[in-house]
Amino acid sequence: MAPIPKSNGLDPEFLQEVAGVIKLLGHPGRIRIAEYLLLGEAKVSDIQQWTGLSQPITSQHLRQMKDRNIVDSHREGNCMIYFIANPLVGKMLNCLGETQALMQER
Amino acid sequence: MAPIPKSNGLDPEFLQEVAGVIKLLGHPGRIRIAEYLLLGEAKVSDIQQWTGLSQPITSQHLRQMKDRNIVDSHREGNCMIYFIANPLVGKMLNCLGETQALMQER
DNA sequence: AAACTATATGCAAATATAGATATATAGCAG
DNA sequence: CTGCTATATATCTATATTTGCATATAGTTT
Repeated sequence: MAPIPKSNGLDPEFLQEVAGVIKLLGHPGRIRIAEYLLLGEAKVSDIQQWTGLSQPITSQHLRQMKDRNIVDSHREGNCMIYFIANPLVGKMLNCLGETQALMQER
Repeated sequence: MAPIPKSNGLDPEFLQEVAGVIKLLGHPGRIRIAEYLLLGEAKVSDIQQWTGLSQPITSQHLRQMKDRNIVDSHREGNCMIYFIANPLVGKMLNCLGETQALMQER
């Protein structure tokens, strides 16, 4: 194979940035959070309940995800509402769904 | 939002397994390796040359990716030939490509 | 302002990861 | 067998990440 193809090439900067997102997403707890939020925005306690994670850990994951612009949040009265803020996340999760279905076929 | 939707739910086992794959993929060097291998199988030295990584690091990444069944390899004379062994990888990279294009639009 | 609810933060311990360097192994050519 | 090329492994250091636990903060209700 030719040593230097460069087709379909991902831009190095983009690559670097996106690697961070993917890496963060590569965690069962955070995938579940993303999965849940893709159904619609939600407050922390609901996320926590659904994922089964402790409150501090849920909050920490959310913070990391917010730092990476994977999610964003706004306050609603007493509660913090989180929602998906990065289109890549939806695409990635779709891929997961497809792949899972594909593997269950056999 | 309802606390326990469970729709589109990823199976916990699958989730665990796939999280490992994604996490590994969340590294610029390894994304590049995957990107290259998706163009076709290649020997280590070509991968190394294309990614610009050192030989040992290339080899280490490949080993990790093989442990996760992301790639597989076979020997061809003196060389080890690596190739993508997990359909999820292609899907993921496609998502990346799409997302990149999407961001460049503006 | 006190009590309560929801969420965030700080810290410590255990574990994992990245990358560098040196060295080992496998197959091939002679 | 010897030397050569290609690849793999070992080891070490620095750094990151995960999680549990305790505690802090923001907003609400009384």
